[in-house]
Amino acid sequence: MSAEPVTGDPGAAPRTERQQLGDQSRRRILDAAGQLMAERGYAGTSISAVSARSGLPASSIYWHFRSKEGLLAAVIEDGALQWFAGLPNPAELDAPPTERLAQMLVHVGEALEDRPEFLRLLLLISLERPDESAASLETVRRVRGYARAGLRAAIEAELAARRIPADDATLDTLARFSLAVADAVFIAAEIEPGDTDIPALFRVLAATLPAAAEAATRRRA
Amino acid sequence: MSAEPVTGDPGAAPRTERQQLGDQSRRRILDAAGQLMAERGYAGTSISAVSARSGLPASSIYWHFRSKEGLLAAVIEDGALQWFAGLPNPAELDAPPTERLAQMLVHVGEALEDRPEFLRLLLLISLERPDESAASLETVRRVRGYARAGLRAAIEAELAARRIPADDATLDTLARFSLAVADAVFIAAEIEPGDTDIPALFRVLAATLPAAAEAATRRRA
DNA sequence: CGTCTTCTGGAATGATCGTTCCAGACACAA
DNA sequence: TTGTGTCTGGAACGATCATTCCAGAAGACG
Repeated sequence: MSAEPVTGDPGAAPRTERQQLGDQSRRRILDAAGQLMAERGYAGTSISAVSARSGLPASSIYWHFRSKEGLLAAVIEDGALQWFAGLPNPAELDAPPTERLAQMLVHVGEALEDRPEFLRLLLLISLERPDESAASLETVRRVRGYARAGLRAAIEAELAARRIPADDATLDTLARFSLAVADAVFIAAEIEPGDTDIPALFRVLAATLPAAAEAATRRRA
Repeated sequence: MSAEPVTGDPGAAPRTERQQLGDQSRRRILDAAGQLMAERGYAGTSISAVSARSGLPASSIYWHFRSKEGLLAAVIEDGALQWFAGLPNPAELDAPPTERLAQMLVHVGEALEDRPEFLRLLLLISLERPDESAASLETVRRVRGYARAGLRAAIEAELAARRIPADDATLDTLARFSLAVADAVFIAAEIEPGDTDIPALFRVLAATLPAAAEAATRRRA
């Protein structure tokens, strides 16, 4: 039986020289596909284009990934891993408590500027493939769930430091709002590059959240 | 010579019965193409799919529109026209000055819920087709320019009513921020429908802008 | 009536799509 | 050495792609 390398993770098995070469090919395919899909969407990216950019024949793509759909899932999974790995650990920030949120948002903004491909891919996939049964949408949701949880924790800490009370529902809404703003700022920058000041928009967000929390709490009372 | 109906506007010429039938076909094609492109993106929408949904043969599509690209441009143009026409005229709102902005945002939110197809198409096209020379991107920018101008006027009026000073640059940033939030809320609703409370997020935005304006002005001083 | 314009129907084009097949190249274990 | 699993190269498949062509239906106009 052949070795089904079509699975997502290479596992922890010892790798022969030949297999390591295959791993490199797999990576080149992932990178090429990630770039292309982020540029032109899923439907707009052909296997032959991935083949051309990666320098590997179509048969290699199909040996490493089950299908075009499987390739997409792997690209999303891999992209998320890399993107989050590039963010600094929020627990290690040495800023005073009332500035941690702002600092974290700055880091997110920088990541958006430095490595926009992944978020672009995520948004494109979310909008382009609303098939109920698409497994990739599930991956997208999971990735966004992580991001939302991180934002929520940062917001909670910030509000606590400022002695602003906030119940769970309010925190949830604020985290969703912040994630939405991150999407939005990114999109604005995509549509009108050079005309969009990403840090400025993130500063607006940071300046804004405490007041929003107070307003929400007041409304709830 | 044949009559080149491939142009966007039917003009003001008197229409014969045969021509009116053609106009109906044109509309059916535009509607079908708009739906499909909003669902699956430009690359994901085939002429044969448009033909199937509209009930007209491919040759009719090519008679009414120069090419697939031309069809896209017409769809965007037409969609923008319809979408803005569905919004109430801000000058006619009868709310007190300090609530006009909130009311306007509510209307925008409702429009997003009622007729999401157009914004979905706009975002999809913006992200999917980053070709420098794409004429459709120009249309997208123009449409967003209108929206931004409307938001800016509403924000300016709101701040004046609240006696919060704001210079041009601040107003511009706030308008961009608000437009971005509108995008974002829409996207969040697309990705996690039923899990996203659109009015709540728009209330956060409305509650947020005066504080943001004050913060921005303070920073600039 | 016949001619013109407008629009539709359907077949056809070559290109490209996703996917498969299979012969080999190459590193390992025996 | 002789397999055996791992991966690549390239040709090939039918399906579908955007687009074109042309015959003809049918109202308009004389």
